[in-house]
Amino acid sequence: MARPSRAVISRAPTLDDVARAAGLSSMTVSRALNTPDQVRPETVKRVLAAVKATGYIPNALAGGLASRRSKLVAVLVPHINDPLFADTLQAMGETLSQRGYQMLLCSAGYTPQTETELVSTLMSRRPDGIVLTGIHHANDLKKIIFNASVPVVETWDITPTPIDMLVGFSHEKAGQATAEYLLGKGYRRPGLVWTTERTAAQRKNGLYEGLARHGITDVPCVESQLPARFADGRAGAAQLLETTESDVIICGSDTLAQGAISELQARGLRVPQDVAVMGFGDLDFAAANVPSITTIALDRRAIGARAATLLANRIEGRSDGEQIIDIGFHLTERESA
Amino acid sequence: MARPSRAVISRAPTLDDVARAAGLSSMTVSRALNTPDQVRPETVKRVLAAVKATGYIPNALAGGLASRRSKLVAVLVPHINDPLFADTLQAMGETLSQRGYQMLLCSAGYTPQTETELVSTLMSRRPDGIVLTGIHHANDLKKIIFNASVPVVETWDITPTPIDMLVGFSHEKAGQATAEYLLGKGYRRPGLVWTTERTAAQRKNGLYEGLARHGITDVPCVESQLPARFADGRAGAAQLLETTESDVIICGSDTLAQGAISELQARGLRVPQDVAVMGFGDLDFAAANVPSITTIALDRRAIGARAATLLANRIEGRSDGEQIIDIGFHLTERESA
DNA sequence: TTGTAAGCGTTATCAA
DNA sequence: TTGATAACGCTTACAA
Repeated sequence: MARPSRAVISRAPTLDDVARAAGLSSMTVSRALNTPDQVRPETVKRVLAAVKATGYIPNALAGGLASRRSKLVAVLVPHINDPLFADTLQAMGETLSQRGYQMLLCSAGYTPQTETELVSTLMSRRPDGIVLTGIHHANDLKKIIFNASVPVVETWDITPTPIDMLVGFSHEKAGQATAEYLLGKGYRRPGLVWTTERTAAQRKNGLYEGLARHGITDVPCVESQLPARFADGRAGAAQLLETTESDVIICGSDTLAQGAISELQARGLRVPQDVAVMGFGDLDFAAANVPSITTIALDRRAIGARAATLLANRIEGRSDGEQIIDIGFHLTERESA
Repeated sequence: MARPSRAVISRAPTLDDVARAAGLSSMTVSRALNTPDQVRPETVKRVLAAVKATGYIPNALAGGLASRRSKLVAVLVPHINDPLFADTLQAMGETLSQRGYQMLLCSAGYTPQTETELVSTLMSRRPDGIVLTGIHHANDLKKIIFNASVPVVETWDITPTPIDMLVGFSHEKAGQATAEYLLGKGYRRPGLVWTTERTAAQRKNGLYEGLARHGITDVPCVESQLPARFADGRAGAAQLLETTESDVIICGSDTLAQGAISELQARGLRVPQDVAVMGFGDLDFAAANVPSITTIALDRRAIGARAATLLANRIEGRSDGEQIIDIGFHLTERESA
């Protein structure tokens, strides 16, 4: 049964609807919207008016299918609610958005296993690029990415042999720098409150190496869950105090450090006079804490922004310059150690 | 010119490639992958083998275009790096992932203006659902959503007239509860360290109302930027102490409260004996802080999980039960006030 | 249970 | 500068 002629069209307006409204072909409308330079200014105006009149919103599914460019970037982080990654994500989202890309975000947990499954699912969206956290990935994952030949940026770590591009820094060097700084300050009995995460483990390696070089071994270490919380820092420090006589507590993150400081203060110990505390990450509270937290500062936003830029440039065919970016770190001396 | 038969196919394998490899039609392969119950078990096996052999990864762009279901949920939050939202996002991502949806995440800033633009862009992905933060949205935005007739969940606030579905709680009631609690505790000279965000403003309204009922007006308030940081809490408390004689500092978030407490302690003031401090959000450090922070506890993860469930159910046509969920809040008495 | 045909709403390509 | 036509890779609807 035919509908009455003034029937309301229930489906969303398409390019064809706009074309009809403007008295043009759909191809011209498409050009007016995507490459206005190739269309007469008057025509563009007509199209824009028709777009407004019809309430047209492009269908990126169809567009992506036809053009083989989805304008989508898949981002994998261990945890969205880990404050270390939060600023990176925020900056990445901003930069991607400016460049016309949207962010498909997944939390992958901290195991290569789940990461591979997720990437596989994400690939079905045909993203124009992928952002990975860390440099340790399952071989399956690399194979998938290689077969799809999609640009990748690995972040938050560094290696001379990334899958593709990279923005990060050396966790081992950060660990070593920490060891040297603290030894230079005269601390000799360090204790660790650490997390089980992979990059954290590398920092620990660097740290142990640096300490061992000065004959300090058998360093006690309390491990806590992820993401690291204030309470874990307190508990970790408490546990350390019960079993050892540390003169400095080195923490896997500023959050842990803040908790550790709190625990020490609660026990009437002065920081750093009685026990010093070292953090990692330079989170927003580190500078304002009492005492302020000596830590490894990172430009976390830069990781996100530069990763996004690297990806966007590559996608758009102008990948000039270095594809491995070491954003470095800066040991920031404050009051706590 | 015909290619040699053993030519390497450079493009990604399609359903047709799998079908050819399995000696079946592409439709049967599609069924074997999406609705295996409708296909003979043997056939499914053959398909799965062919999928593995070819390295096939479905094209969700094509699938979404044909089926009109994108399996995508667009999520808008003011800031990704605001710790209040982080747990909500994490839980939402987990639930969506379990239900087979992926999360398109955008930070919208805190203005309805940018939000509308973003939603417009996001709609081009034809998401199956949308998650919004807050209940105050531009009319344009509502129109876009209404025209597209896409399910929406508003979060982190409550109203009897949501656009569609809602998971949140009453900020005004939270403010009132805070006022009543503190008045009951005997505090009479409150000072505020607050943020400029919309829901925070509503809590302030509720708070002022509750205070006014007991004759307390002219409450001093220091406003700080978003997202609220520890340092802002310190600065806010400092400013308050200079100008007034508060017996309790009420903070717009636990982060601010933690900073405020730190500032008071740095000045040799005891919390709560000299000045009390009240927080909001029950962030992970609130219970472990010294002193522990009296705050408004929310099930932030529940907001994310329930919003995701609501959306998934609606999309899948089984939207039973309430569509407006008040997750409530709980004033948690601790040491700081 | 499996297959055929016709879209889904764009863009690439070539022609006018 | 504009238009016609054929993909893009999948699913819906219907047929066998």
